[in-house]
Amino acid sequence: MTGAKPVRVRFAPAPTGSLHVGGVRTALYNWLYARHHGGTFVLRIEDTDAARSRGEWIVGIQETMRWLGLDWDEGPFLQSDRLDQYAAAAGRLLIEGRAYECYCTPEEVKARSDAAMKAGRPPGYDGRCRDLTAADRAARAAEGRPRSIRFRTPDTGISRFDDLVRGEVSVEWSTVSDFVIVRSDDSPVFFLANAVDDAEMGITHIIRGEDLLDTTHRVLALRDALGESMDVRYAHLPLLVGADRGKLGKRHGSVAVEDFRDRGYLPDALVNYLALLGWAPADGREVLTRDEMVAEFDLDRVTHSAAFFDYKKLDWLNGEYIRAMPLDELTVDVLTEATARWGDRVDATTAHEVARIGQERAVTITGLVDQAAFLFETDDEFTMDPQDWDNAVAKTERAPEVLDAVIAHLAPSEWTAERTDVRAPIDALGIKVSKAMPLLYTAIEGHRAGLPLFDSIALLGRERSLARLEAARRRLGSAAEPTTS
RNA sequence: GCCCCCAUCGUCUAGUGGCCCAGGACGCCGCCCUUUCAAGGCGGUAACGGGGAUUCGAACUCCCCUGGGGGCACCA
Repeated sequence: MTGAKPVRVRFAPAPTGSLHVGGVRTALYNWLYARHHGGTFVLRIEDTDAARSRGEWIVGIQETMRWLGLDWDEGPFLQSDRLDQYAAAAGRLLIEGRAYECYCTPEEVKARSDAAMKAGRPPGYDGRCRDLTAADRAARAAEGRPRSIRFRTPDTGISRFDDLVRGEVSVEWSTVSDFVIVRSDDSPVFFLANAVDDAEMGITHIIRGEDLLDTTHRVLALRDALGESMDVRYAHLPLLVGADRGKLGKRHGSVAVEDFRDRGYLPDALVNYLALLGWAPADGREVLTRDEMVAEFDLDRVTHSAAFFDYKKLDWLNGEYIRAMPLDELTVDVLTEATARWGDRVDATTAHEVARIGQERAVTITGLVDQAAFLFETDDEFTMDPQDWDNAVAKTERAPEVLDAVIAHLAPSEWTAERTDVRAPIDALGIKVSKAMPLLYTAIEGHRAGLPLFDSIALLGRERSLARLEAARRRLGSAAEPTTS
């Protein structure tokens, strides 16, 4: 253990795309660890790959983290602002012989590596430029060959480190080939920048995905060669996997965090769910506030095996959070989402009513607003789900009579809240109310499952409700004609 | 192919030698409630990958196998 030394952790994403759930989970665990131990959470942007890094992503990553409430204490530090440091480090390694200039092109390296793999030998760089003389180097440079810098890994021995979640991890150096630390355009590679920054920024605990486990030996060796402090602990988190059990990433569908926001998930619910993917509090609770998570979180309870991202459970949790929301807060979310879709047709009073009657069974904000679409759509836009309608018609006995009775019930111009309760006229026909409901839900709201009917009729108003019921009645009239097939 | 990591219900997990013929949650199934239903209540289904070893005793320790995943870039 590192004793009483204050905890300093960092989240260090590459700005090559929007943050996806795996990255957020890593950020979250760092944040939880920092907050639990009263430490410092640093945000560092690893943008040394100029070709793939984009300024807009640097902004986007921060927006996403703010949306999730993952506040950082220092940064964002950009590695592109610190290039001279990496160059100086590489220079030192070169002078001390810990690194060397390599004149092989990436294509050549790959070809030889592939050949080695085919021949059953370990892949990787074959060390061709390891022992070039000054004359050799000058000759290659004169040929106009690109020059990169490679770190010379040990030929023998074993690299070990004690991972906070996995325990001792080791590898034989003979299986690790020399790797590039400076590209031929003089830009630093991940290993170098990472080693330099973690040491210089005084990071005490490096919490990241297991996909980086193998790189740890190289970064640590670099750090050691640089003469930096080796007082740092690593913790490798189990990966998040998609439906095919593969690492969650760009190829596994929509896992960008903005998509969750757009689909109506609450940041607190997403954070809560992500916290549970690879960790569980000792008492087994699953719905936890941030304070509770911070109080309970620690690395010794992080699990070891990859976790499958289960939308069903996220849905359940999101529903729990929606139900726990103050009505006014939910109203704001509904108003915002509905306004984005229907503009000024949406008023605060209606939004409030939608929130009130829909809160109990909502799964997502977007889903709730979807249910309220029938209120904001014009008569032209409104459509009934064809399948729901067909099913409802098929399952409702004497459907035309039911509609006629309900229409007659709602027809009187004196319009009270009680009148929207349409059970009496159906009951008067001797038909089971619950059996007739799907038909009415579909006629009024467009689909079978929706907001409570009576409140919906009241919100829609007498004229529009009657118009929809009459439209349904007309449709029934033609649908009732004998079919030829 | 080589290296590394992992292995409890469909899924997320609890479990650190006896309290486990394995507990919780989501899902699923059934019942109840009920103005449809995606809510709520009650109940149910369902797992320690296989084989050795250690031990009085193994889900928990060790070994082998099998399976899964990750890495093997002038990406991070």
